[in-house]
Amino acid sequence: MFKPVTIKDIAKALNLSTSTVSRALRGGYEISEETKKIVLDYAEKINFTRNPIALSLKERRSYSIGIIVCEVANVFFSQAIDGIESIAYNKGYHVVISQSHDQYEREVTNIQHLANRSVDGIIISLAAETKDYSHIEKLHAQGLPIVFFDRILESMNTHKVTSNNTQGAFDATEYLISKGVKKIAHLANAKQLSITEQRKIGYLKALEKHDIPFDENYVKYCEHGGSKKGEVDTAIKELLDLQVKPDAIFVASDRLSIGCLEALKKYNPKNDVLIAGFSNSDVVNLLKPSLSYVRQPAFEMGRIATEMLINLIESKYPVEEFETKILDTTFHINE
Amino acid sequence: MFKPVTIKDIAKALNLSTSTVSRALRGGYEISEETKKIVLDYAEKINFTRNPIALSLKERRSYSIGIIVCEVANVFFSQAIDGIESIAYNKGYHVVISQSHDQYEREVTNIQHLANRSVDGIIISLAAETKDYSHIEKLHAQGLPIVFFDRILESMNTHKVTSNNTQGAFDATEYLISKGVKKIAHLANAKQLSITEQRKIGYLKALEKHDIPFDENYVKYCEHGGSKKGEVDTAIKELLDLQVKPDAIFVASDRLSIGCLEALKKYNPKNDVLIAGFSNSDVVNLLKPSLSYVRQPAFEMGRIATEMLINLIESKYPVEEFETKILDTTFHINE
DNA sequence: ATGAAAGCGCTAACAA
DNA sequence: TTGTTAGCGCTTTCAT
Repeated sequence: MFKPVTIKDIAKALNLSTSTVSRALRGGYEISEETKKIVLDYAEKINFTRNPIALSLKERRSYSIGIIVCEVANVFFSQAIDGIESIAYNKGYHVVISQSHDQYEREVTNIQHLANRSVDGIIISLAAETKDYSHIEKLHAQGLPIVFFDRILESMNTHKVTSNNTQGAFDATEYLISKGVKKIAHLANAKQLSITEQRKIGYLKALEKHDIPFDENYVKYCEHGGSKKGEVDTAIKELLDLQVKPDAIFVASDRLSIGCLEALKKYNPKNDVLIAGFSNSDVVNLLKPSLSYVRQPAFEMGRIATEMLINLIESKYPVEEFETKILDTTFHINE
Repeated sequence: MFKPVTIKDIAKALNLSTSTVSRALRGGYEISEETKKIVLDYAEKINFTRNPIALSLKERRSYSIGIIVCEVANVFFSQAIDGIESIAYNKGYHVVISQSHDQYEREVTNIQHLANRSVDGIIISLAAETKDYSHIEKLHAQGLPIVFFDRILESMNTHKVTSNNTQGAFDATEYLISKGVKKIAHLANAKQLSITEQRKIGYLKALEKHDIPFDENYVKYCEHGGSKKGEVDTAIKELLDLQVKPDAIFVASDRLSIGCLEALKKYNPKNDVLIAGFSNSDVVNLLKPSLSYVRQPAFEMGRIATEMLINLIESKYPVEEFETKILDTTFHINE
């Protein structure tokens, strides 16, 4: 079986005590340069690495961070994960990814799983279904460092990273207006998500600025973030069946965009509905009903969230001051 | 700080020894139902969970498995990861994901990182750049369970999971032929990858079957799997600049497909080149230069690889018999 | 500068 | 049935 070398082996081979070996391997104080070199050379030679599990037990931390997103098969999140990894690995942390699939139950299970002393902190973007936050609040109260990104929990006092959802939504909606449409629907995510509210505000602001009356019937929420079969399909169908059919749709997320385009292809072959929405997809320029889009700096959001988290983890003193970083989105036109 | 309860705390509170508590918590033998109930109830009440790190140290395993893919921002891999997770979590394993970004260096670093006693086994799909396999062979020789999927290492004696790449490539190429084209180029992945060879065989078989002569100039390899800026772009440009321009392209991967379509949009506005290729994208039906595609059962591949790995990990005896599972692909037409 | 020994949380002989 | 103890690999006082 897989039986790695331990410092004990090194100690024996070199006729030293384990503590000497340990000291040589880590710090540098209280040890002669000479012995240190001998140990390091030998360790190098036999390709020794300290057992991180023993280290974790000793230091009471695992040098790993947990991340919870709805799914990795979503470009926004996989880009964010890239950003998270880029920092984490450099600072010696493992990244444990888990997916809520936008389900409350799985979010609870996963966060519990991660928290049981096996991660030093958590970066989370809430599941669409989550309405009760006690599972997170409890862990936070116990001192587990938590950073929110994207879908944040406003009420919790910790670091947060989002993009400027309101501005992004405003840009997209105003772009649609600039194309001459007036009946602009909004395909939104689950109602209770922070991003849903923020994006709706941007949408409303743009309507207001251009004196377009708001019609509540034009807003469709997807309580499962579009992850439930037929959810988006139904929403789009309902929009198209309205007495006064919308001539444009502002879509709140990547996932919803895909469902939206598919549904439109099916139910609106005339292709006379303009679309703009949030998307980080790399194929967005190749899509057929073309889609102008708001892009979030996902990689950067991941980076920042991770820096914040590692700061929390490594802070000697309890952190009292928290910040919320809001990064700019960019808008891209596809005619 | 985050200070969880230990069995010692429970023992003290209940006036028992730690071993009794331990026994109550885990198995069931050698302990009276009565005491057991007391302990379990109390543990339940204070929401106790065993420290997995201490457990790992003791049992010399971490109940986590490492997975190495080129990138998670790739639908094939994120679907495979979903499959991996679905099994792993059910069996009580954590999943640690790391990305090689198709770079040899990163593959070596990551696998080393994972192997240092912090994962019990590894599921890997090789990086496009990897030509030397000693980093993997060494760990395997030391007894670390390894399962390959997708981009496998033929020469290593262990479990492997792939899709039927040859058949998939054959289907795609034959489809193109059925559309009346004869000058079919092939945009391929890095030359040394198993999938590259297998897919090329399928491509050649289809050509042969229909008496179409093979022209080596029609095959372009992307040594970095398309992850290097401009790699695909250049390849497509070269194909289009050939004296006898191809009238169709069989593309070997999702990543390459995207680059291919983008390049074609740029260099071939006439849009007179037919495309078919491997893709697991969920938006493939919405792409503009339309793309008929071979789909791999990514989720299933992930599931199977994980089952194989966990079997290896949990096997009481050294496993000598290994199997290679080849799953069927499906072909989908987009006119 | 080095070694001996205790301890991180848990399990498993071995004793009682 | 329960308790005592040693030990997983490592770090860290405290002696020497």
